[in-house]
Amino acid sequence: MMNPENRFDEMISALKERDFRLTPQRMELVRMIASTDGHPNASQLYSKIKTRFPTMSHATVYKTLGLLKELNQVFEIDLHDDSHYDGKKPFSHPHLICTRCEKIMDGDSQLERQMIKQVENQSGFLIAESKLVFFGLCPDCQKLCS
Amino acid sequence: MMNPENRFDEMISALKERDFRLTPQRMELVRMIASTDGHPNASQLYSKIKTRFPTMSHATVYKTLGLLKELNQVFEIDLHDDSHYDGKKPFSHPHLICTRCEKIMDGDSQLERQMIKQVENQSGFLIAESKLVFFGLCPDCQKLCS
DNA sequence: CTAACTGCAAAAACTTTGCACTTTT
DNA sequence: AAAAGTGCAAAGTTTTTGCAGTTAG
Repeated sequence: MMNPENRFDEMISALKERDFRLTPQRMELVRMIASTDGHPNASQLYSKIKTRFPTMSHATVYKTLGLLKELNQVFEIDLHDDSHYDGKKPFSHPHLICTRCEKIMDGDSQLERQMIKQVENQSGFLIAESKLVFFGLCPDCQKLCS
Repeated sequence: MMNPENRFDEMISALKERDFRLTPQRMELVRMIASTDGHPNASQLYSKIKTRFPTMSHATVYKTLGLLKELNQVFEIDLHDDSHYDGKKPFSHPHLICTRCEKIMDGDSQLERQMIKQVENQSGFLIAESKLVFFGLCPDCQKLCS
């Protein structure tokens, strides 16, 4: 796992490289998703940033997230009307969501690659993208429920 | 693969068994998803049924689909603001979506079971549900694009 | 200085809900 | 007859867009 500073620098570089401007709002959002261990959604990011930038708008959050996604610097976990974002591992990988404590965990991306290969072999499709989400009980919540 | 008549009967039985009423609207929707080979979404079902039942409403389509989902008679392919429904194989299985012709195909449910086992072993999660969607080019569209 | 960006408010798109009317059982 | 279901229209949610004002480079 890459540390927050490197991830931050990497994302900033990606923006610079394509001549996107480094506005304070963008940098703050980038800082946030580079340092958060969780998988925040747009409104969580909006609320957090708003304490420091009271004029921050939803529009800017969405536009910035869209931009970072296009630059492959963020991976979108597309949950029916509530997307969460992974800025630590900006490549496609499975996610596991605990239905009790709501925690979102990263799955193994190698497993995803294996699965894609098998799907391709079985179907003849040429897979370009995938969305793999598993719902269940995390180890902690299993103990509490047993 | 089960034939349409059996699937229809099965769904109707599931409704009867739980004392849900067999209204003409429900029966028509059930007939539709039992006989369609594709994976229609709510508005496609709505439009088709409306030709036969001019008063058919979105509300009834959504309520009926929700009901069938709860009875495990339909599997929802949850695509960001546009769910499609699989009434032929009402259990969890992967779906492959062609990004060129928009066709939705069924993946192998055994592969899904394998993947769930591996995810459980690696993570300690106890998986109850999963949503696996793959995007890419179907065999037909690959030929056209080569 | 100027092209790019922000942020407000309004629009969009899908889905849900309240409620009066209708229908199944 | 009573409980359940329908359907209209309004509301709800998340995300997008138009545009005037602002700012990074």
